[in-house]
Amino acid sequence: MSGRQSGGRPTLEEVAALAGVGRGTVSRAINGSPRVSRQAKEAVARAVAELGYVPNQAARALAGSRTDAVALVIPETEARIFSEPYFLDLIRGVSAELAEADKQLLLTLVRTEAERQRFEHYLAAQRVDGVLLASVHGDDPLPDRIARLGLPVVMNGRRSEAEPVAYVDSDNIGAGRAAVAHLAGRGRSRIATISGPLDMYVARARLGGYRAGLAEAGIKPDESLVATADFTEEGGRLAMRELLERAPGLDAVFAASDVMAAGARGVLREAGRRVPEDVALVGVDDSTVARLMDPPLTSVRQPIEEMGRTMTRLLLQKIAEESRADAASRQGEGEEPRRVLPTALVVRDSS
Amino acid sequence: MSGRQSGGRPTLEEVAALAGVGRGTVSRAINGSPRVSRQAKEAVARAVAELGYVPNQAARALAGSRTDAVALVIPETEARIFSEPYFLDLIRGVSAELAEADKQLLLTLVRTEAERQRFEHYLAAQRVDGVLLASVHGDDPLPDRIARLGLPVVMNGRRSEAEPVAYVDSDNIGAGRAAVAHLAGRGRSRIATISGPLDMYVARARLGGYRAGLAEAGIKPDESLVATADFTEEGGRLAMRELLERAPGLDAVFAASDVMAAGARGVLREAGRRVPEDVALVGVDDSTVARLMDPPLTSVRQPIEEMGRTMTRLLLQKIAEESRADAASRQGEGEEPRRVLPTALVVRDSS
DNA sequence: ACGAGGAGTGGGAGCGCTCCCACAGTACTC
DNA sequence: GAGTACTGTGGGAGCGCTCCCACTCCTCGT
Repeated sequence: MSGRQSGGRPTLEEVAALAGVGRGTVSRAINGSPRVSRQAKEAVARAVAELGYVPNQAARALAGSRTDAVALVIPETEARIFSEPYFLDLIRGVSAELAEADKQLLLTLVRTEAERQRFEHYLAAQRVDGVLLASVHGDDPLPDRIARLGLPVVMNGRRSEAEPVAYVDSDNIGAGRAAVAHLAGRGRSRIATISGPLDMYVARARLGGYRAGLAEAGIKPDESLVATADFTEEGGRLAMRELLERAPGLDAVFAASDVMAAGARGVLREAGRRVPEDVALVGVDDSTVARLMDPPLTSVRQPIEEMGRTMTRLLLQKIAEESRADAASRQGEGEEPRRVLPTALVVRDSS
Repeated sequence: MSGRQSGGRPTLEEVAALAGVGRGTVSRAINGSPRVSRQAKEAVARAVAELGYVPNQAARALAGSRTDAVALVIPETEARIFSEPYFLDLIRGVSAELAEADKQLLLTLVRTEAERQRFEHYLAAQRVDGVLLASVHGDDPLPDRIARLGLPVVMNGRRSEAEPVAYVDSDNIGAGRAAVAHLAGRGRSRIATISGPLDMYVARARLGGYRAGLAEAGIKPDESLVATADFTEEGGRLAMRELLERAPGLDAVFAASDVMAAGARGVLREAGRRVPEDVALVGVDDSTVARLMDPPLTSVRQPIEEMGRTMTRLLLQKIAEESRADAASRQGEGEEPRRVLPTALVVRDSS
């Protein structure tokens, strides 16, 4: 009953002893440093396998000051409003990319202001190497605050046209244009739109795309054909009623989300307008909802999972640069990366 | 330019110096130990505020061997199949409960066998204090393996009637019974069902509930009215076609998920059967899909978010017990907790 | 022949905490 | 008046890593 009782998990030290090398060598071998002889590497590998050694993450983080974890922040309010598959797809992309890089995902749903504060606190506790931010509102100060903390950040979507913080967005303007071009191509000329709340850039961009699309199709814009809602089904319903009242002659509707389109569809049915014969309908998101609607909804697809992947790739890149530059005082600081991914129209029976 | 340059974040030591007390006292004050005088507590609080001190998580984890983080594991394949809002709701519940306890959520989507292995690796790296497991299959060995690692586990759903590992499930048998009782109450007597894959307990339980419901309504069971699918829309479609062929006289269908119900609804329409006049339809999940279907789908609601909360509460409890017992060799080990939460029928126009 | 330089290595010195032991001070008891 | 029992407190000893310096061999060049 002597010596080191292997009560807990094995440590670096024990691996070193078994492999017959020093601690430093084991550390280097495990972290893939080139400064290790083949023999040493093999001896370490054997010892690791035999002991079932796994490096202790806390010790690593403490000594090396990197956590190999990344936070993804999702505002809870948004999570309810947005068509639900959105965030799952995003998470899927982020998770896939992180797994490849052998990093962990810390998911934070932020509900209240108090939780927001607490979240900033966590960041200060150095639990993560970087932050991904989903669906920020126009006036959200969080991105800047995190950046000021010295933590790399990448956002999904942007707060305005000229966003200073790194972001990955989908081509929302293109989405609006594509929808209108499609409707115009089907011979529609009284094309209405149900927009999202205008304090969100995504809503303004889609509306801008709608207007650009009209111009390109040579259709005179008419403000009575523009209604604003809040991305909810109920909002879509209200907006549709308003539109029917203001412009009963409309023959097409571009809704800035599938869920609002679903609301609108209900109102159209109640009003006795057939889809697509009387009114053509196009949404955005290409969600499950779109596929299951009757008739199935034509919708502009965003590459959500791909956005998740791209964000993550950018973030990991920033993290890597940061740790390299580090003492170099980060003079260059470089450009904040921006990516705008293309959208695609998925034509179904509603148009 | 002398003394300690406060280059990085402040440490415990600096707080102690400023407060004029020892390191131990600061640690005790911060962790809410009762063995601290009021004055000391206040001095520490002031110093913490002044310096903006936040404890370093890695150091804490290393010294105290607890991470204040919990992993939630979701098999990726399931995430695609299940009606999507399910996991978001679950995450929401887990996240809310963890936030209250000031713990972090590590989300892991497991795609491949390789990622599974890697995940077990992470567990061994002592990154989390416990594990939540979502939607386990009948023969999944993961729960037992984790338990054997000495980590507390709670599952969402169970693998069989007699599940040895702690779990939180919804009353799937009750769901089936309620659906059938409702349909029978509406005067239907040729009630069919579209079941999930029978290697999943949840599918067997709902099917069992269906049978129990028939018995209670005094309806003779008929195996030609039972079809098995895989929880997908396409599966629901195929199963519905099969049912119409085998039992053209059916007047109601209980689908074990909303998504399958949506598939079935399409087939019914193609076959010229009106819902609910000719065939009444009931699903399970009460998802967005159900609300948006035409007609809106009657569905059995599961308290998903509440399941997430309950799982988390149970897990945190286990973690607390574990750290308390610890040296006590955990002789009692106690009963593994189990919870079965009630479901509720939401009646809409499809029945 | 000898020194310069690189490859490979061992191990000390932390990283910032928690745990725990020792000890001072105060408040009792008999 | 000396013992006993607390409450508070300071600070040493780690936790298991990474970083880095110092050291030993080589292999070259001249």
